[in-house]
Amino acid sequence: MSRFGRSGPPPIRDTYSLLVLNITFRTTADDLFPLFDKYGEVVDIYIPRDRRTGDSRGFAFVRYKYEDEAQKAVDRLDGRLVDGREMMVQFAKYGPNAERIQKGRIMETVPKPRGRSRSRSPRRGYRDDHRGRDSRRRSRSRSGDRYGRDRYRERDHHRRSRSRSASPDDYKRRGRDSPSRSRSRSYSPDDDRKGGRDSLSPARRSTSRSPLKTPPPRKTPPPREGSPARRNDDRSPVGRNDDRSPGSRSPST
DNA sequence: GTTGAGCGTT
Repeated sequence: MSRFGRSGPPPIRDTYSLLVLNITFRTTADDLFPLFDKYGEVVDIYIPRDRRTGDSRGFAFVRYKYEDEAQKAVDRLDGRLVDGREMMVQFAKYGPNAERIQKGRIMETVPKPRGRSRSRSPRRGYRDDHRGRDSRRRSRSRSGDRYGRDRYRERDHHRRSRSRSASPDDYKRRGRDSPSRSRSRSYSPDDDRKGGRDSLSPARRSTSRSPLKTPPPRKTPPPREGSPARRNDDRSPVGRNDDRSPGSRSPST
């Protein structure tokens, strides 16, 4: 998908994955390809995207054919201004070449770029020194993202629950997720809703929930009905007029 | 229309 004309990385024998960070959310593989291709042979470029929105996540993976080229690109493109933003280039942690990195072969080149790439922001170093890399998480700082993911899970959960009343698979899954939640919270609205509904009398809960769940969502009558009504109203005067018309009364009188 | 410090396949 993010490749530039190819489908899948099957032809890749041993490539070095570079992680490009700090790139704009609008940067595409095509934009990075010429930049990286200039310093070495780029085998493939992949930009993870959000599955919900489909937008770029702000980083990309560039696969080089040779390590020296990759290192050169890291040294050259790291801190390069792209689309008005400095992108950071570093070796990816995971990938087909991850094993080599663990061997310590590339290790010599890993810590190097870090020292010179501090030009972006001193806070990073401070934070990095304080918390370390363990603190980093996959979740983006994007506000609402966490909610979105949580909501997504809830949706899935509900979908399953609704789809199947009770399934061993569900129970198993729930049990696995349960510890995570139970530790965080003794009770969960989801469970309460599902369990409480069948267990305790719904009337009581319904009453307490009524005020909250009974907002005046009812809006004014639909315009469709208004249309005929208006016509009726319009016709009304005619009828009245007709009814009132002297001709009607005339015969009577 | 936004954000941010982040490691991956549609």
